Amino acid sequence: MPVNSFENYPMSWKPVLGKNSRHLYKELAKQLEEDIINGVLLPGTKLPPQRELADFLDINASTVTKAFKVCTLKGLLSSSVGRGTYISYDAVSNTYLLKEGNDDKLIEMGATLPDSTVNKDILELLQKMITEPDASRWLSYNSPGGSDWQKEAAKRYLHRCGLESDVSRILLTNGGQNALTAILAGLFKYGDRIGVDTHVYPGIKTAASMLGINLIPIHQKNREMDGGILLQAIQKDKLKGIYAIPAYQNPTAHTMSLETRKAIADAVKKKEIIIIEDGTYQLLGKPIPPIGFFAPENTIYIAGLSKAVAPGLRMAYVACPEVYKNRIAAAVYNLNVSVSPIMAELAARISASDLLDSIMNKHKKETIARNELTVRYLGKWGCMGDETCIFRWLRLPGHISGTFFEERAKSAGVQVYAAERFVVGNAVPDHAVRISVCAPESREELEKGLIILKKLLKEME
Amino acid sequence: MPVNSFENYPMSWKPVLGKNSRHLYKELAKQLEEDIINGVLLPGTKLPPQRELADFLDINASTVTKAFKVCTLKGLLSSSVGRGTYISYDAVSNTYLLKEGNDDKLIEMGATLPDSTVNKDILELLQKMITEPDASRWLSYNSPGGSDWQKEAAKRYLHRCGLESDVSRILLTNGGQNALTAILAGLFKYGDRIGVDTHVYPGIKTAASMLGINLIPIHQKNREMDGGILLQAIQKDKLKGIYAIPAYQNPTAHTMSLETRKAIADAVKKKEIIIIEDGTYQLLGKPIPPIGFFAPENTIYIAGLSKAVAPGLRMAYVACPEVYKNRIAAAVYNLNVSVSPIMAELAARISASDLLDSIMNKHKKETIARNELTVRYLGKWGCMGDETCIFRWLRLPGHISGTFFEERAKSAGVQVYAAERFVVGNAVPDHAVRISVCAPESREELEKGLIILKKLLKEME
DNA sequence: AAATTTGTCTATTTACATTTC
DNA sequence: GGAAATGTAAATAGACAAATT
Repeated sequence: MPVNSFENYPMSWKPVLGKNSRHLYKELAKQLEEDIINGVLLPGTKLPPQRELADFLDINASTVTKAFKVCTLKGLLSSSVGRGTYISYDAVSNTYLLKEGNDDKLIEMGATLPDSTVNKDILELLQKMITEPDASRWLSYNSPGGSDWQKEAAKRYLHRCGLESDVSRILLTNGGQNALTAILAGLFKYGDRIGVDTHVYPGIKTAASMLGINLIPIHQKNREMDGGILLQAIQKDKLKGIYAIPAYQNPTAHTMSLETRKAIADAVKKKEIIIIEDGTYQLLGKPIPPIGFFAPENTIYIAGLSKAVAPGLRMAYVACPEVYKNRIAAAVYNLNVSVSPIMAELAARISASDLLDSIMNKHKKETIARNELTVRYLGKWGCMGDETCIFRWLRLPGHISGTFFEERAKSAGVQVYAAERFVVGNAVPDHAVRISVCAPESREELEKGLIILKKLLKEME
Repeated sequence: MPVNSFENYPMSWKPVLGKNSRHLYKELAKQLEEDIINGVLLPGTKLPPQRELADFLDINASTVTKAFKVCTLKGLLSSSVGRGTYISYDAVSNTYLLKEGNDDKLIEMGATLPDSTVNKDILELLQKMITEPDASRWLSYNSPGGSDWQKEAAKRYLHRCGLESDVSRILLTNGGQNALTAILAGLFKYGDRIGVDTHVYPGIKTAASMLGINLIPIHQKNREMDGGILLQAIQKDKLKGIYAIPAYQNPTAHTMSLETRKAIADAVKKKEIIIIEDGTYQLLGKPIPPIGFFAPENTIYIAGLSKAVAPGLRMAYVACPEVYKNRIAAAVYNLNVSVSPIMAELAARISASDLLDSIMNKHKKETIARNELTVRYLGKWGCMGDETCIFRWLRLPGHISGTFFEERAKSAGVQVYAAERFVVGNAVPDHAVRISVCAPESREELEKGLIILKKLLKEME
C-alpha cells in the first residue's frame, strides 16, 4: 500500500470517500456523476489513471474500474486503453430535444421538419380512403407486420431509395425513431458498442443510453467515416454495429461519397457486423446508391416517412436481412404491438401512387427556395448543406462555441441547436449550430430568423 | 480444494467444463442455457447449490454465481436465498404471441380482442373530423405529449376509470404495450426486479426480458396478491415496483377485492416503490376504485383504449405522479417521438363525447351475449370469468397441462393459449388455458369453437 | 521496436442476508 | 430460536491487450 504522498501529484480529480462507506464503487460513481453535473469536472477533462486514483484513495484499482464503468454506461465517460479516461463532451448536454408546445414566440429553426405544403393532398387521400365500403376494418387489429399489399408499397418506396428488397424482409414501424429503438433493443444488448459519426442524430443517443448501449465516435476523414479507420475501430472497440446516415447526415448535412459507402459496406461484410443505415433524407438528395445496396446481408435500412413526406404520418419502412427479421419484429411488438392500421394504409397508398412524386416535388421546390434565402443571408459564413436538404450546419466564426451561439440566438428569438447536442463521447464538438430551414411556418418567418442570425454572426466576427 | 468424490452425490445437473476453457462463467452459462432449451433440464428442476456445483467443477463458488446470474437475467432461472435455484417454468415457453396473418382457418380464441361492432361508429367520427377546415394540421408535428384539449379528454376517460388526475400528470402513448415498455424503460434499469402475479400478461414478460428487468411472482391468497406476502417480497427481493391488473386480471379474469387494492396501496406507500396499474379492462367491469385511487403518488396508471374501444386506435392514456413524468415522457420520446396526431385527436373526441358511452354499451351487450354462450357450453368445467370480461380462464380437468390442451385444441381447429405462456419464473403453472370470447368474428364462429372445446374436455375427463 | 502506460475482464476471497430445518 | 444451508454482492488479485512514448 502506498503512503499518502499524493498532495503534489497532478491529479485532475481528488474525490474524498467517507471512511466507513459501505459500497466504495457506488459512492465513487455517485461523486463522479455529481462533480460532472455540477461542473466541477468539465467535459474533455482527463481523469487520473485508474491505478493512480486507486492508490490515492487507498483502494483496489478494480474498484475504480467498476465505478468508472457505471458512469461510462450512463454516457458520462469515455475511455480507451493506453490513452486514459475522459469526461464526455455530451455528458451535460444530453438533454433530449423535447419541447412542450411553442412556449415563447421563438422562431423554430431547431427541430428538423419538412414544410407542410403537402398536408392537404395527403388529407384528401385519407378522406377518400375512409369513405370506402369496408373502411371500418382499419379499426380492427391488423397483423403486426402490416398487410402484404402494404409491404408491396413499402418495397416500391424502398426501391425509390435505391434499395432492392423483398416483402419477406420488410417491417413497418411507427416512424424512424421507433424503428431505430426496435433495432437497438432487438439486435443489441446491454453493454454493446456501436460506431457512429462524431456528431449524430440525438435520437440514437438517448435511445442507446436508455438501453445501456454505448456509442463510439469514429474519427473522420474529409468530414465522413473512413473505411480504414472504421476497420480498426471495429476490432479495437469490439463494435457490434455501425449507424450511419449517408444522405444528408444529421446534423452536418454531409453527403457521403460513393467510395466511402462501398468501403463501409466492405468493412461490415468483412467483420460480419451490422450496419444500421438511416435513409431518412435519401429521397431528398441525389440518387447515390445506399450502403445497403452494397451489403444487403449486413444492412438494416430505415426509410422514415416523417421527414420526407409528412410528420403526422409517423411511419417508417425497415428492410433487413432475414436472419434479423424475427428479432426486430419481436422488439417492434414489444414496443407497440403494431402500427396503426389507418396510418399503415395511408402511407402505403401514398407510396404506391403518383402522389409520392407530386409530394416530393412540392417539398423539393419549397426546400430549394428556402435554401436560396438561407444562402443569401448566411452564405458568407460556412453554411454547410445542399439546396434540397432541410437543414444546414452553420460553422461559427472564431472560437465561438455552439452552446454560446444557441443561447444568444434564443435570447434574440430564434431556436437553433448547438453542436454540443449532437457530439458523441470524447469527440470534440465542432464550433457550429444546426439550423432547420423548413421548420418555420413560412418563408417570411424563415427570413426573419435569418436576419436575426446574420446580425448575431456579424457582431461576433 | 475438494477431491473428486462426487459421483455418488445426488446432483441434478453435472456439466462438463473443457479443461482449458478461457471463460469459465460464460461457458457454464452457455451449457446451462443449452441444457434448458434442449430439454435436458426440465422446468421446475432444482439445480445443485452454487457451492456444491463449484466443488464438483473445482472452481470458485462466485464463478457459479456469475454464470447463474447471466441465465437469471435471461429469465431462465429464478432463485431465492436459503431455498435454492430453480429452472423457470416459462424458460422454454417464452414465445411471444405474434401471428402473421391467420395462417390456417383456425378459430381465433387466443388473442384478447374486443368485438368489432363499434368500428363503424368510430369511422363516422373520423370522417367528420377530417373534413373540418383546418384538418390538415393533424398531419404536422404535434407536441409530443398531445395537446391540452386531448389531455383534458384523457382526464375524462381516466375519471371514468375511477381515477382523479390532472392534465399535468397525463401522457399519451401508442397503446397499452407502448405505455408499459416506456414505463419499464424510463423508470427501471437493467437488473431491477418487479413483482407480478404468478400468471401475467405476456407483453410485460417479453418487454421486461428485452430490457433485462426481472419479474418476480408474488404468491397468492384467494387467487390474488396478498398484502402481507407482498410486503415481505418487496423487502426480500428488493422489488423496485409492482405490476398489477386489478380489473379482470389477464389471463385469470380475476377481479381484485377492494381490501387487497387498499393493502397493495398501503404496501407501496410504506415501502416507497412504484406500482404500475394496468387498467385495460377497468371500464368493462364493475366500478371498484383502482389502486391508484388509494396511492396516487405511487401509481403509474395505464388506460389503454385498444381493448376497451377499438384495437385499431392504438392509444393509451398514462397518469403518473409528477416526479416520474419527465422520465416516462423521455422514454416515450425515445420509443416513438410522439403519437400519431390523427389518432390522438380521434381518441380524444371519443373520450370526450357521448360516443364513448354508446361504444361501451354495445361492447357490453355483445360481451354478455358471448359469455352466456360460453357458459352454456363450458360452464360445467371451471370456467373462471365474468359476463362482461372478454376472456375466460378455463381450468382443465384432472392433470391435463395447458400446453397439452392448447396443442389438442389447435389440431381440432381452435387457437387458445396455455397457462404456460403466462406463468412467471418459478411459479407453477395452473392446469388451465385462456379463451378469448370476443375474438372470433361472429357469435356463430364462437359457438363452433366452443363445441370443439367441449368435445375435447369431455374426452379428457 | 521495446518498454511503459492504461483500461478491461475474469476468478477469487470474503462478508452478509435470508430461508430452512 | 439458533444452526445450517444457500444465494448475493462487494472488494481484490492478477492476467491480458491496446495505445502511447
